[in-house]
Amino acid sequence: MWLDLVSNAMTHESRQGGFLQIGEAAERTELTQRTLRYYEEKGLLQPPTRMEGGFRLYSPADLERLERIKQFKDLLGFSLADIKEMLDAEDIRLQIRSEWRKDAQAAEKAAQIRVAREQTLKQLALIDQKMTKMASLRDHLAERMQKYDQWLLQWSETSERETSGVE
Amino acid sequence: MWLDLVSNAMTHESRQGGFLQIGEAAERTELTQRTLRYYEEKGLLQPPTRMEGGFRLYSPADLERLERIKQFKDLLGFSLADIKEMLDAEDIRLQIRSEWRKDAQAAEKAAQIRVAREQTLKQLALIDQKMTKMASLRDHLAERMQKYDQWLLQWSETSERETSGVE
DNA sequence: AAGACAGTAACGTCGCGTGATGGTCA
DNA sequence: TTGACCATCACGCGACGTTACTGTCT
Repeated sequence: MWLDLVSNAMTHESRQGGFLQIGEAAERTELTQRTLRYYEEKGLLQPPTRMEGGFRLYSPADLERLERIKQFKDLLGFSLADIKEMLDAEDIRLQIRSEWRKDAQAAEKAAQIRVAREQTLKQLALIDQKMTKMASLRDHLAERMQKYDQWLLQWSETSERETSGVE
Repeated sequence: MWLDLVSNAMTHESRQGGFLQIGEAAERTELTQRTLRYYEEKGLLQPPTRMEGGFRLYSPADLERLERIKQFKDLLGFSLADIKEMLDAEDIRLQIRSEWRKDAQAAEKAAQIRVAREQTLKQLALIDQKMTKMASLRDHLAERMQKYDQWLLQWSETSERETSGVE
């Protein structure tokens, strides 16, 4: 169903510098249109710009943000509320970069960076934790695979002896 | 019929043979009572035995099954429907082990083992896929950590020069 | 003008959480 | 009898899926 791969490498980007309507945006992010609207409704995405008729236009930045959301949700199983928190913290980071040196209160911003740093550290710890658990589950399954193979091998030997050449 | 198994003999039934009431079972599996009942309702667990009064009694095997369910759900984010499928396939495996050699149709069972083997292979592939994605996310975050540290380092240097000793 | 694509409700589903109300066990 | 524990409804919520109907774009 969704395996349908679009061979058209040069899909027409809705006119302006990489801005996409909701349909194409949904395809590229592998989310549904409903999901995009829902994320907007929940504040995970700031409302995208619109065409005169009301159609949403998603910027490349929006698409990147959606990819980040997907990663955190699918890989780590975070709730949308959690993700919103984290992204909001990141937005602060971007604000910092743009206003950097325009404002005298650099110290305050360094403090915010430390907050973001702490967030990232926690995320890293969480990932490492998950990865070790997954690795152990992997080992477990691999062991079972071996047993399957042993059983099948044994059976093929005995059945060969018993039926000796008969199919 | 089955109810009489544990009920009349002694006062500490829930300890006998490792059978637990829903409360203790929930604690040990770190799931809620609601969740246990829900899994039963959805067929992920065969209905546990009950005491005369209707209280559920969970066997050690039930607890193991619940642990497996948790792993697949939390680590891999499978839906309960997916997990049910997989566990049903595993049940076939256990049936095979118990009836092994009692039945003449060994060939049929070898075929079922191959099915189980295929399932396990798919699970392994899925895990590997997830783990590589998580690893790349990890790298991404680690890089960002470095940037944070660089910024903080730079800032501490400049602010030292500017404020030169003032606190 | 037509068909693809978009918009907004609004109800359905899944995986439970959270009472409400009442029976069971030590 | 008294709590602690359990049973069964039954409604609620988050994160969407799924119509249903209308408006917009090319």
